[in-house]
Amino acid sequence: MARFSDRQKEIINEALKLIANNGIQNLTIKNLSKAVNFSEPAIYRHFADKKDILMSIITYLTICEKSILKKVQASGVSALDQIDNFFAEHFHQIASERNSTVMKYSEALLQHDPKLSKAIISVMHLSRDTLSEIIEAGQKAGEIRTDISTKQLTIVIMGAFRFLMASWQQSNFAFDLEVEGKKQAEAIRKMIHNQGH
Amino acid sequence: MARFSDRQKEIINEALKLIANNGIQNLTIKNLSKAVNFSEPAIYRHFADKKDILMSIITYLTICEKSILKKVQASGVSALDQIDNFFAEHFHQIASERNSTVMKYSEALLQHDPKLSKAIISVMHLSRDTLSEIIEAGQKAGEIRTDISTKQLTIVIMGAFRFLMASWQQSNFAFDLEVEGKKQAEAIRKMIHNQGH
DNA sequence: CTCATTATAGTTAGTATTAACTAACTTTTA
DNA sequence: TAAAAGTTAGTTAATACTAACTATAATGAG
Repeated sequence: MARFSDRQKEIINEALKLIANNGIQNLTIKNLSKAVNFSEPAIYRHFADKKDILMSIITYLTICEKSILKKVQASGVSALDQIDNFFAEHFHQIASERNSTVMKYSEALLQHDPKLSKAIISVMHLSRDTLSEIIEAGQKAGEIRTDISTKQLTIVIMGAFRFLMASWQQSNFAFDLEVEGKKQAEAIRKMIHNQGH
Repeated sequence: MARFSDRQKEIINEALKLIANNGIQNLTIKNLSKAVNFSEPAIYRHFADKKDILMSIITYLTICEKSILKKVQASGVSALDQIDNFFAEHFHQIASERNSTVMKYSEALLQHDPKLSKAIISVMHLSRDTLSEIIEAGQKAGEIRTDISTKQLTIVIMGAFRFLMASWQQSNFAFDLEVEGKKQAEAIRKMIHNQGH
C-alpha cells in the first residue's frame, strides 16, 4: 500500500483539486507548485515528469474505484440493493471529498497521449463492467427484468449515474448529491425490477 | 443565416475536427492554420482572437442543436415517438459528420473562462429541457408512466443518450451508433411507457 | 554517543520550446 | 483603386524542464 510517498499523495491531491476547479489546462507545474507550496523543481524530486504525474493520478483513481466497487459487491445483498449501493457509495465519496472523484468519469483527463487515454478509459470500463455483472446476476436470479438486455440496462444505469454527477459538477455543487442520488436510484429500481417477482 | 462567412465556417469546421480528434489542447492556432491550409495570421482576419473562435464554435453548435430539436418536436407524433426521434436525429447527424457533434455534450469545451463555460452548459440545458418538456407532455397525455417524476426520467434518458455517445467516441467509432441507438431507444421506451395505457 | 558522510528534498536562476498574437508588407478581388 | 485576405518575420509570455547549489535528516565508523 506504500505505493506513493506522503509528498506524492499531497501533490496528487492538489493536482486533482486543480483539475476539478478549472480543467486539465489548469494543471501546470507552476500552479501545482504554488498549491503544494514549494518550488517548481521540487515537484521533479517526486515525479519524473508531468506525464508521470498524470499517470499517478489515474493509478490513484483506479485504486479508489476498486475499493468502492469492492464495498458495493461485498455487501452480499441482492442485485437491486447492490445497484443502490453503487450510487450511494460513489456519491458519498464524491460528496465528502469533492475534489477528486468529480472527474473520474469525465473525459477531462483524456489526452493526446494514447497511454493516458487507455488508462483513464479502463477506469471507466472497470465500473461499467462491474455494474454489468451485477445486473446479469440479478437477471439470472429473477430480480431484474429480462425483457431488456443486460447491455441496455447497463447503459441506462451508468448513464443516469454519470449524468447526475456531471449536472452536480456543472451546477457548482448546487444540490445535495447524496439526496438526489438516492431519488435517482429509487427511480431506476422501479424501472428495472422484475415485476413478476 | 449569414451568421458566418464561408471562411469562418471552414475554420470552425476544422477546429471541431481538431478537438474531436485530440481534445481542446490540440486546438492551437498553428494546428488550425495547418488544417485550413493558410498561415497563422490569416486566422486573425476572420476571428478577433482564440476566444472568439471558441465562442463561435459554441454558437454554431447551438444553431445545429436547435435545428435538431425543432425536427424532433415538429414531427407532431406521440411523446414516445418524439423520444425515439431524439435519439435517431442526434445519432444520425453525429454519425454522418463524425467530427462536430461528438463533443457537443462532452465537457471538452469547458474552459477557465466563465463566459465560455456558461455558453456550452446552456447548449446542454437546451436539449435537456426540451426532452423534459416532451416527457412531461407524455405523462399528461397518459403515454408515459407517472409513478416516476419527470426529472428522474429526464436524467435516465439524457444519461443513456450521452453515455452511448461517449462510448462510441471512446471506442473509436467501433460500432454503428445509429443501430445501437435504436436498440437503446427501444429499451427506454419499454421502461418508461405507461403500462395501463 | 559523536561526528563525518551521504542520500534526500529543497532552493534560485536559468534554458528551450511553444503559445497567442502583431507589424508591416503583398496579393487578390470587388 | 481601395478594401479584403493573404504573406513573412517577428514579439511576448507561458510552459515543461534542467543545472547547480544548499539545507536537512538518516547512516554508519571510530
